[in-house]
Amino acid sequence: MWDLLTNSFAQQGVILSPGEQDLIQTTFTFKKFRKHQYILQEGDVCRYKTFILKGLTRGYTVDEKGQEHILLFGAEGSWVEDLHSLNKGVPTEINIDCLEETEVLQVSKSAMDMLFESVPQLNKYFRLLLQDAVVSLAQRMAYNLSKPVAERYYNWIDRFPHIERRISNQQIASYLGITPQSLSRLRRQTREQSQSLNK
Amino acid sequence: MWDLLTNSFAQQGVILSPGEQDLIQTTFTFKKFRKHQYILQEGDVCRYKTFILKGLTRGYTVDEKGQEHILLFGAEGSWVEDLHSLNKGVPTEINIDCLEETEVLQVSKSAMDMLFESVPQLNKYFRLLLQDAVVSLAQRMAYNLSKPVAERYYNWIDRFPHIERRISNQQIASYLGITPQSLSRLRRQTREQSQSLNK
DNA sequence: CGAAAATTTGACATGACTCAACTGGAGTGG
DNA sequence: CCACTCCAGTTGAGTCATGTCAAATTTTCG
Repeated sequence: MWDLLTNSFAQQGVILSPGEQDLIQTTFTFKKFRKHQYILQEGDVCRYKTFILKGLTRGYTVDEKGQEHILLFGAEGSWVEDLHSLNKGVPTEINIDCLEETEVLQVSKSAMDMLFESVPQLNKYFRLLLQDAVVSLAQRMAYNLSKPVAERYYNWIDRFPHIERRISNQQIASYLGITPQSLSRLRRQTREQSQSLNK
Repeated sequence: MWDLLTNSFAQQGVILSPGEQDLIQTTFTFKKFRKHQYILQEGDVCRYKTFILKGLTRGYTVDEKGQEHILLFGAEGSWVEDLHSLNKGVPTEINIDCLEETEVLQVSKSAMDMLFESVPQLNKYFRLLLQDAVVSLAQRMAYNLSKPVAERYYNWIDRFPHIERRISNQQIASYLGITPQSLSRLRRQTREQSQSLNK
């Protein structure tokens, strides 16, 4: 149960002593969420950092027309939360819910702050994780600004082949910022092109 | 000259000892860039973290049609670099240049790594800074996905009124992901609306 | 099996882009 | 001091990609 978290630390070059690991394991709490269950709902204050052990989540906003816009997916080994709401204690504007049955570990902000005091190495761990997050977000932003939709789609598939099959096309369309209809047409076009090549 | 940096540390709750401050001040190097001068150019490897003391920079990509797409502006008190290129040592795909005469402090990656060892508090400082960066990027992403262009524009002006006047409209258009023509028409519409209200 | 959801397809509307021309101000040099 | 150039900004006309609305089809799952 703790392997995934320990691995995540190790991947960032952070190795903790048995005592530190114990402390962390007594601080985090395990929780299960059902498919479609909210982990965080618009209007609530985000209280926990959440580490995903198993399952799949999506973070999204809903615009005034009722359209959903997916900000990110979270699979095994990801942290999900609304940092702004968590840090400032203000109501969140996003929703996070589960696309699959999902198992997580959670820590409250105050418990996390204490952990940062007792296990200073965690600062390095999250600094490096956040660097990765910034790199991903910047890359996605660059793509959204400069690349045609088709390229964004196929690039995304290339980068996340393991979760592509677990996510419906309308979810992917929402992530890309287009309608499901447009995505469908886009896929048909590439289908037709590859067929004409095979003739 | 060091006040701005010291303040930035303090804003994140990081207070350094005189010895640590000395170490930092001997590690960073001061540099001036002219207007239009590159700080980082596509194809080069990003070697430095750069802290802006004075001036204004833009980070952008150029697509295959030669169009520029601005990823972020950097004003006084900002850090600019391509984290991906810096960390992995790979050639960057972005350009960073100066919209004004700009003065900066720079540290190489290796020097920075040593600083992280000697001044562990810097982990906390950059962790918190990166959190802010993630929050901003996520907010911008959410807006780009879900809000009409006009709202993105006026929201941006509200958030950065101090730098809006220093940036030409075509730069702003590039940041918003639209053409200068579209921005011009958008501005005219709101002008006309406010005029009809004043009648 | 049958209901609900997802995907696809078609017809049409529309917002943004492209290309081109025009305006007006800043800076330069005769 | 004026003519000239350069560049940002604006405006217009036509095009095109994507969205909207509606319906048909396929898939999923209780």
